[in-house]
Amino acid sequence: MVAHDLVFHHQQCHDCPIRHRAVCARCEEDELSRLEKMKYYRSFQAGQTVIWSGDKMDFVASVVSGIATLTQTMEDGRRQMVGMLLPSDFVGRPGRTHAAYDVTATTDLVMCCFRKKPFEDMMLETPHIGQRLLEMTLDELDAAREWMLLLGRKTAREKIASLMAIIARRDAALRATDGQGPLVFDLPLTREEMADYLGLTLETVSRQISALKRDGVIQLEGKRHIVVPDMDRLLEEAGDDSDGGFLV
Amino acid sequence: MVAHDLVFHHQQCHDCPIRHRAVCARCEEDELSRLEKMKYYRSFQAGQTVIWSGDKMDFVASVVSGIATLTQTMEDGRRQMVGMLLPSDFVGRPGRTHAAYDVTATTDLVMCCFRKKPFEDMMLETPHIGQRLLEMTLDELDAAREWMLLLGRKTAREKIASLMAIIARRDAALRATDGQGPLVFDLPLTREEMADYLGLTLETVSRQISALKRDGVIQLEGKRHIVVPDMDRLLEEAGDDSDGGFLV
DNA sequence: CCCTCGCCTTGACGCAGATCAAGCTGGACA
DNA sequence: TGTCCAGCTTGATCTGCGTCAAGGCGAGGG
Repeated sequence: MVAHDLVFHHQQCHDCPIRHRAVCARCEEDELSRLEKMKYYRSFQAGQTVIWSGDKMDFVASVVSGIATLTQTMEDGRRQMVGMLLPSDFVGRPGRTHAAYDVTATTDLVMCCFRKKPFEDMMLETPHIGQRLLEMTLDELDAAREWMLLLGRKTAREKIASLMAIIARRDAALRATDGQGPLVFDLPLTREEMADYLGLTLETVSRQISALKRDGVIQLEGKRHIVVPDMDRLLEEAGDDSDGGFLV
Repeated sequence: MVAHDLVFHHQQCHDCPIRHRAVCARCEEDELSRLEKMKYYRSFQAGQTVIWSGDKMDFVASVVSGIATLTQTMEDGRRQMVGMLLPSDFVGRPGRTHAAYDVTATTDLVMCCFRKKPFEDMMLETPHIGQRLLEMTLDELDAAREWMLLLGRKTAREKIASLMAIIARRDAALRATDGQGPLVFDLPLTREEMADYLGLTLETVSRQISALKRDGVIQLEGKRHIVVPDMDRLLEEAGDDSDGGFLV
């Protein structure tokens, strides 16, 4: 909690792993060097809190590696995860001074932070940064709306299958796995975090994972390693359109 | 369904009721006259469908008056409303050719439509349109995330109270009601539409409205007209932070 | 004036998922 | 090598909301 979470990487933007997908995707060399001047890296260990809802936030950031989550908490402690940020995703809102959500590192995490004021100034002068951020925000809005359908209308079993499908898809996208063959991935979330994401209790998550395993929809090695022998079967269990037609 | 829903208003942008809050809020006179050339109005009656998910969509639009909703439907008919659009809200996504959601008029509705291609071209040349759209999209994302907490974690009673609070707040904002005194408004949604928004059944919606009425949290005149004698009490029932601290 | 039809309310009952409780498992550390 | 503990599984029971069913109410039309 009070550890030294500030680490300096002397990384250049032009060989950054998220260079072509983050908010800076369309920047030219000169713009990158301007960004270099306002940026700094921060690292977090799995479980650490990046920022609490309501805290002053004088930066915006891109996730470089690892996974961060956004959660909201009610006064009595009920929690709902409202976002899961993967490498290249953006954290923070230009024009806002305080964090709206708790941001937590669920795996070891590296973020590329930009001091807010210089970044906002640059956004005004460099329209394509705002354009890229608009694209990314629209994608997040679509994802949030897909999640609303899940939270409002899907059964516990469908919720778990949907989560597996989404993680499998994202994992495949990050690793540019070409396609067929059984999908294999590790769950980046604990059962409790999955419950917070899906609007369930951790007991129900555990039971439904066991049920999907029993029915052969997934295979489980240890508690985190998942094998999906048949992606279509999983999508069917998720209640999604089986044609796999995906926006974004 | 096959009615003449195309109506021509010969309205000038500069005396448009949503002029200062819509996507065109920051446009100068010359920019407005460019927009005039690519715009046309469409009117819909309550209950009419504006566009079906998956349909080709060659326009984007602002809601001028009335209320539109966005809904997603699963193959077996389960429905979840994922957005409620009030005057000045934006419909459609630059860069996307097909509608992602069913868009429906829940009240009589007037939309100001822009032909997509000219609008996209203008966005590239006029950064502040994209900037305004980014602000609006970030607001919608916040609203969607607040809704995720509601759908995932709130009880039926809290959901109803939250919906009442949101409609009351929006209604007050639209009419620039200054503040204190009992809030009065009409529900713009049927019980079934509320159920689709809240992830409930219409029977549960009806029962919880009756319960809130019985307990004096709201008063009900007819089936749609609501009086809120004590907004703090309502917010308490909604499970929100009672300090009313609101972002956006 | 009555009939109809969409919208809404209320009751009885059942079940999916929450809650409460007990124990398992595997990695970290002494 | 034992023990500790976070994370997980599984069982028993409870309950909030869904489902099924039967009317009520009020606006519009004949």
